[in-house]
Amino acid sequence: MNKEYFPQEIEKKWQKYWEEHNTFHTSDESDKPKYYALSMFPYPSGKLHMGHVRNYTITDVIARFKRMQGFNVLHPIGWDSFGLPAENAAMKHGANPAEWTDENIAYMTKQLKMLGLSYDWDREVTTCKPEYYKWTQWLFLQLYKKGLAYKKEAAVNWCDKCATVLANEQVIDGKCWRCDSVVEKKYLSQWFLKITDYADVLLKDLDKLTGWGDNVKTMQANWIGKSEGAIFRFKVVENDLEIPVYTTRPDTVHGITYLVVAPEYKDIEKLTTPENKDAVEQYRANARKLTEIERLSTDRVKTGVPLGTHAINPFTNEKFPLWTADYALAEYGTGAVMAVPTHDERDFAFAKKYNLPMKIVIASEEMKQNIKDINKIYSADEVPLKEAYTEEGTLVNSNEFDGIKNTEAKKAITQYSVDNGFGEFKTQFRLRDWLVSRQRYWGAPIPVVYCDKCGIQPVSEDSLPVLLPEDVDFSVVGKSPITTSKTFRDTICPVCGGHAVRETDTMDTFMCSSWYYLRYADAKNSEKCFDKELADKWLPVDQYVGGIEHAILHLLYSRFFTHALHDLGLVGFDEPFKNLLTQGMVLKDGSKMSKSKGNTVDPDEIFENYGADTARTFILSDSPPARDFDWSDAGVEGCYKFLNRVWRMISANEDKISLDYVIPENRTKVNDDLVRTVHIAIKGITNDIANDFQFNTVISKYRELTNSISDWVGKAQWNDEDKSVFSFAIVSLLKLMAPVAVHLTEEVWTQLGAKTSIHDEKWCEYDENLAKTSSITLVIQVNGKLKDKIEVDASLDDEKLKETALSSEKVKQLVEGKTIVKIIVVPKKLVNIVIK
RNA sequence: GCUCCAGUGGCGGAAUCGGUAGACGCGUCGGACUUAAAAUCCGAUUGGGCGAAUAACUCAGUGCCAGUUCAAGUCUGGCCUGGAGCACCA
Repeated sequence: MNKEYFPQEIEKKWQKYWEEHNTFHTSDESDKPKYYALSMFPYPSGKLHMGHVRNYTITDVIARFKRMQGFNVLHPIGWDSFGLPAENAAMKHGANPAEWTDENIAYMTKQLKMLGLSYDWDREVTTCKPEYYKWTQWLFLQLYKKGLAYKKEAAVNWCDKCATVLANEQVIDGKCWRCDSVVEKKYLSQWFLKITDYADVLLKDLDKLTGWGDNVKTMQANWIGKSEGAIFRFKVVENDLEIPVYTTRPDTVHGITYLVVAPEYKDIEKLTTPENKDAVEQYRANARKLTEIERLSTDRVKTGVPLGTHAINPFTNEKFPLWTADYALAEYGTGAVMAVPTHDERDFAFAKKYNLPMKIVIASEEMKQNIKDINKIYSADEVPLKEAYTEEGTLVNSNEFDGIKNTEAKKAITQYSVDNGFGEFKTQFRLRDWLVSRQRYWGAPIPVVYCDKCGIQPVSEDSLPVLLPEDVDFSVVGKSPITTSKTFRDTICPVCGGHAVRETDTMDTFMCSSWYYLRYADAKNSEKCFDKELADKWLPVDQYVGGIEHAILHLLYSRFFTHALHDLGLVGFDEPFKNLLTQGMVLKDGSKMSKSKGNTVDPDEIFENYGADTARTFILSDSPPARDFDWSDAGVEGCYKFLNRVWRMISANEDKISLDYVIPENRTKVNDDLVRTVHIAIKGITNDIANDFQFNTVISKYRELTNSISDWVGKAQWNDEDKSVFSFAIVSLLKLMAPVAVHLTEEVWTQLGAKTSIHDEKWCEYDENLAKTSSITLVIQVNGKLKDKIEVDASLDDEKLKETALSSEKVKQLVEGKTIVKIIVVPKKLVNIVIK
């Protein structure tokens, strides 16, 4: 064995060996229980960054640990390779995005291998390859057949810079998730997936996901945004239209003094009188011009214009005016809001501004005493309220509902509307359907055609994939490059054989990533999307690891897909990810690593200077996986030193180690202590991994064990007993470190004479009786304060501990002249003497 | 405004059940080895008080204020600060 540790040499050697021997191939056939460990697959952006290193190291250590524990582990990798950066790079260089993508994949593959990750490369998937996107298209058709994919004209989010529409989930604070430019609203005919059909079950089943963090679950719950309320229909006075309104406050219905429809409301023109037409048109035009950010700003002054028409409140037969205002949103509820200014902050502000009347219908006891004319309809100037009253109270001014508590009135009033045929109970979700078409080239083409005669027709399944054309001009501006192809557009109708044109929009890349974890179960299947039996065998994913930034996007879409595929009979389970670990960000000097800030650390440099084992050890060492991780050069150095220490400790004593040692039953105290220390370490490390993968404490326990062994070496006589005990300690240390320092342990293991890989070894077992020290430090407290510590034999019973405590000189001094009220003994730990 | 998470030395962080607060590491300081440096090894390192002392003793201490308990970083209630998510959602 070499005296010094040369990671670069041994890492290359073993990477080559593992690859040649296909060491990490996963068989579908095995008697062992299955375990599916998965990292979120990367976008091939060019180079790995430290976030990748952290993500893949965590999952790799989990996979290796489970393998040693006797599981048949599936640990695959692939590429989320469709998307805009490739297309933008292609535009810049005039090349096809496929080339740029392939180059990046090749480079990043090399890097992943340098990190020593135990992937089964035979299952690699690449979403931009026809053999993959064929099945993305096929799945789209299955959803289409089920009525879950549909096309509609709608106001959609448009990013001008990316020249495409975006899903709601991709708009962050009114800006594009990718390029940060302000998103506009456009009216376009687009493809949607009906995720709203699954809103209820996606919310409800969050409860089943006990292996997910609350942060992600509440984020999803908020996004789905369930609320319970009622729909009331109001008859229009001037014509025979009806306006349905969704409200969560049916209890306030007697207080309506006006009604607002969104500027985009479908019947708005019919609701506008000729005299008001110009003003309304102008208001609508203005509203269209506003950006999402301006419009959604809560501090914006509310504006609106009257339509000139009126509606009737069926509860009171009162007539009230109709307005349009952009604080009503076309996409939520029915696009119309019943306004009760006294009990809603927004309505209050609006009514104040336009001097609309107000009527109090919910009152607290205090209000009832202090407001004399509570039944009056007030003008906005006179109303005896400084702000809307949104607390609980009892109903006033509400006919037969007067005196009922408002919380109870909600149900009673809605029931009344049901009985009289002008309302119903309604559950409303904030979640909108998922817009999946993109006006871009580098994505899976949506497999439908538009026939001159038959209209929208799905492409027949046996003609899939619809291949991306290659005769395209990437230099075009303002339209999708795909539309420049001379061969793509014109085709024949699968129904009538007549002329048809292809859909030129491609799918959102999130569709590709919504099912890739299923494809790994059967990655090479050219006949099917995946075999159901194999999918049911491997899925759900036992441990999914990835960034929190996908809390809603990818994780919600994937859950939707799995539920839909389950209903289609394609899989036998409905939730894809049993346990989810959302890893924190990798920071440098307290802020996120980014090229613009210039605080990035290049993984290649770390591999080169210290080796992958150091990188792996360090990225796990300083913070628990879920927390942010602050990169420090000194920390890397420290881990490198530690690995060197381990190496030297073994290489210097190589001749004393034998792989078939026998630990003697009767051993010296010093040797017994070392044996116990090893068992304690095994127990601690095994538990730390089981308990939310606390790798930071795992690494510190490696160090503690190494320190203990090193101290022991200083005292060793090197007789046969010493050699056995030392061998046991070193072999255990190597196995415990094998999932993390994958190359170093393998090298040392074979240098010590092993014929098989350490990664095929069984995980260390511990003996509960030995996983504790032979003596303990008895803590002695007086009135709960630490007063003394005495080293005692661990076998002493409570009575003996009490005696020992009372015999302490310090205790004797303190107790003198006082009464002992009681003595509490915590077995094998502590004695607390309470005195007065 | 609503929801979730977090707050412990100079720093990252540790502490199954409530039971020695600060494991392990980084940094710093001191020492050994060396002609010297690097590397390596050994020791110290929460703050205050009293000490010549790196001895002994003592007080305080896990964001703040209360509470429960023999005992609180840990449990309960109320705040404060930071981060994240949602938000004119009727």
